[in-house]
Amino acid sequence: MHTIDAEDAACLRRIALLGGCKGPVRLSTQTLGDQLGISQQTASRRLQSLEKAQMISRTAEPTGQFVLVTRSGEEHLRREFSEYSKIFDVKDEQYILTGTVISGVGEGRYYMSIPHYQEQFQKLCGFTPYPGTLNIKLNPQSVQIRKRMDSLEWTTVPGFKDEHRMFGEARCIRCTISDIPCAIVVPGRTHHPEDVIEIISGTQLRDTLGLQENSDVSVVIG
Amino acid sequence: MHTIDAEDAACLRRIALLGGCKGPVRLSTQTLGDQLGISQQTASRRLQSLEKAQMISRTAEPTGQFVLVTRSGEEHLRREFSEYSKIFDVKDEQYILTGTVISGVGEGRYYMSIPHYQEQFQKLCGFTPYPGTLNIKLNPQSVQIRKRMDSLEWTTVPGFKDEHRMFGEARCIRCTISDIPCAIVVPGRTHHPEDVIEIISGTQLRDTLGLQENSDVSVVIG
DNA sequence: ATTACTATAACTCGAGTAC
DNA sequence: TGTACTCGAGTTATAGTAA
Repeated sequence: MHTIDAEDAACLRRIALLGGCKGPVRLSTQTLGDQLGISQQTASRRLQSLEKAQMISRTAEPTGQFVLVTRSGEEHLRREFSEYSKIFDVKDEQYILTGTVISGVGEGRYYMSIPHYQEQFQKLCGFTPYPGTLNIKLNPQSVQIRKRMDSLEWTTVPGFKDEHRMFGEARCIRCTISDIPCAIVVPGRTHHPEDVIEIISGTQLRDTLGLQENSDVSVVIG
Repeated sequence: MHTIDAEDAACLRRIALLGGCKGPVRLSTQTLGDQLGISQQTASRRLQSLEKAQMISRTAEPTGQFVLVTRSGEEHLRREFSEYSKIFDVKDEQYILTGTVISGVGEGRYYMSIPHYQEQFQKLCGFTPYPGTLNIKLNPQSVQIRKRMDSLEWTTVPGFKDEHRMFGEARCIRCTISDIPCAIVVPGRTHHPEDVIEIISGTQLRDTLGLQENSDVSVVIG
C-alpha cells in the first residue's frame, strides 16, 4: 500500500474538488499551483508523486494533460472523509469535562438529604440522589467547555418553602462518569465558582469509582 | 484569519479524532508523534504551531498536557469536512435556525450605517441593509445546527480603513425570515457568543414582521 | 515522566531553463 | 502554451540534551 504525505493529500483533494473523481479533468501545473498557493514546479512534482503512489493517472496531450483520481486515490479520500464524519457525527451534543476531585463544604450533603429535592431529582434524573455531591475542580480548558454548555437545555428543579425557610431552585443536566448516570447540579442562588461543578448520582461516586482527593475524572454530557 | 499548512492540519485532525473538539484530551508529544509517524520533537513543534495559529489551546500539568481544539480550529475542520462532502456529493440540506428576538448592544446599527458596509452588502446580498441588526438567541439545538453551517460557503465582506481607524472584515450568508431576504452577519474579529446570531435585511425586520422582544423566529438558510 | 531547545543533516521549494 | 529537469537557498526534521 502506497502512502502519501499531507501536502500530496491536499493536492489530491483539490483535484477531486475539480471533478477528478468523476472523470478526467484538464489541469495545468500552473493552474493547480495557483489554486494551492505553490509554484508551478512544485505542483508538477506533486502530480508526479501522486502518480507514483497510484493516486492519480495522467494522459499527456500536446496542449496539456488530463488528470483522473484512481480507485485507490478515491479510497484514500473516502478514508479521510470518514475521519471527519467521526469527528463531527457523534460530537454534536457531546461535551467532556475533565478535572480533579476536591472536597466540598458539605452543603451538597445537606440539600440532597431533603426529601423534596430527592423526589424532584428522582423524577427528573431517574435516580434518587445519594445524599452528598462530588465536587470537581475543572481543568482550565474545561471551564471554557462548561461555559459553552450554558446554551444547552438544563432542567430546572423548582424550589419550595417549608415552615421555616425558603429553598431555592436549581438547574441540572444529565451526564455520566465512567458510564454511571449522574447529573451536574447548579444551585440557583448561591454564586458558584465557575471552575467547580457538583455532581449527584444514585450511588456514592467516591466509593463506587474508588476516587480520592485529586483523582482525575471525566464527565460526559449528552 | 490564520491559515495553517497541510502537516499541521493533519495534526489537528488527529487531535479532533482523539476527542479534542469535545473536551480537553491528555496527549503527550510522544504519543502524538507515534500516531502521526513523526518524532516527538516534531509533534511538539506542530502543537506549538497550532497553538500560535489559535487552532488549539493547551494547559500544562506536571505530568503532561491537555489539548483542546478551539472554536476556530473546529471551524477549520468543518470547512475541510465540507470539501469532502462536495467531492462525494453529499447533498446540501436546508438549514433552519430557531430562536427568540433579543436586543443587541446597538453595534450592529453603527456598522450598518457605514457607507462602505452598506455598499458591500448591497453588492453581495442584493439589498441595502437597514441600519440595525436583529439579534436572535438560538435555542440549544439550533446552536448545533449553526456550528454545522460553518462548513457552508460564506461570503466575505472585506474590511477597510479610513483616516481614523480600521474596520474589520465580516462573513455573511444569505437567508430568509418569513420569505423576506436577509443575511446572517458574523463580525470577523470580535468573539461572538455562539448562541446569538445577527440578521440584516433591507427592511426593519422588527416592524415588518411585528417582532418584539422574545418573539419566536425561524431563519431559513439554503 | 514530561516539553522543547540547539545544532546539524536532510529535505523541499522555486528560479532558471530545456524541451 | 505545456511539463519537468537542475541546483542553490531556505526550510524542516531529528538526535542530543536541558529543564
